[in-house]
Amino acid sequence: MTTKKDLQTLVMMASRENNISSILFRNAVRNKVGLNITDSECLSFLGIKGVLTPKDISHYTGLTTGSTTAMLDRLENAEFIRRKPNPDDRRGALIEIHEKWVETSRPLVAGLQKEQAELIASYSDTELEIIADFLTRFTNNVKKHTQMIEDGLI
Amino acid sequence: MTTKKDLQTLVMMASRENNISSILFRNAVRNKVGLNITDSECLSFLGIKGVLTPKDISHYTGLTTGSTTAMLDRLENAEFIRRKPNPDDRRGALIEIHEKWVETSRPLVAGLQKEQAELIASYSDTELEIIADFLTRFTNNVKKHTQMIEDGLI
DNA sequence: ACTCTAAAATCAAGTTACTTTATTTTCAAG
DNA sequence: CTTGAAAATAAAGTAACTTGATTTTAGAGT
Repeated sequence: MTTKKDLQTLVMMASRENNISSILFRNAVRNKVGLNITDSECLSFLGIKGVLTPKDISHYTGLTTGSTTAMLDRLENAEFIRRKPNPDDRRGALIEIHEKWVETSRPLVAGLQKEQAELIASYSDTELEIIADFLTRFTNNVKKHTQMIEDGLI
Repeated sequence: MTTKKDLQTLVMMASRENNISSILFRNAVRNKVGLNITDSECLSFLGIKGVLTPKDISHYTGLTTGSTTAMLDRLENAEFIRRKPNPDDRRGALIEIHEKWVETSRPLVAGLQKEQAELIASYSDTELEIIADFLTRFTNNVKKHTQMIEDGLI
């Protein structure tokens, strides 16, 4: 009983440590490269979401549209992102990562990515299914509550 | 074969999504409460690490010591943190979360925390051990590479 | 005991980034 | 084909960050 409870606490704490560690890693990278925290977050979002509109980016980062424009100017100037015309809406733009950012960040992140891939490869299919299931459900809860806060339901 | 490969990719992507979702959740909370991004990060670090020195905080956030002092002034002024004398070093201080921040953030985070606890409770001991093991190893890799970057080894 | 170097935190001046408000262009509904 | 709203930008003012100097205390060497 106490064992099971401890195990549950362990997973909860491991999950929080995991999130914090990813932030600390990003901070280490950005300090090395000389990026501020929002610019770095923006590149992270683009890295996982792919192409985004400035509107999306201002939503994700919590910046105003004015700040987002200024940030995209900085990142475009550094050749870390690229503005493309949005074929579906001529008012807007589409933002994508520039190859130069991939090249700049690669030496700092490639080693970790390789080790994480090896770690994952060391688990059986059954285990991976459990892990993927857990992460997905956990993330879905987070997304749901994020939406609730944004909608003013909390 | 392709199945196993897909499963590995799925776990890698689920893990990244998990990290991003936690950032988006924090952004939603901080926008609701009116905190800027660094102040919010600082409170997150304090929440998981417990008591920290300003030196620790400037290291974790990547801020200079001057900015850290200003940030702690803001947070102390808002009664979200408390400065305590450091018994081991009279030059320094110890920073801890003020109860007011707990009260302020509780309504926004309590529901999610409850659901995550329920999610975790729905797994068997065997499954939880696999999940905890994975998260711990994954996090340790991240920590290791963070250290390597900070030490200039990358 | 007594220097002396260095570390922790703070402060002040200058720089960078963010918000607010207004403007331009385009979309989409009537 | 007008009209109200949305996407992005721009400019002015505010807030946050960096740099460099200062204060206080630790810890090492004499």
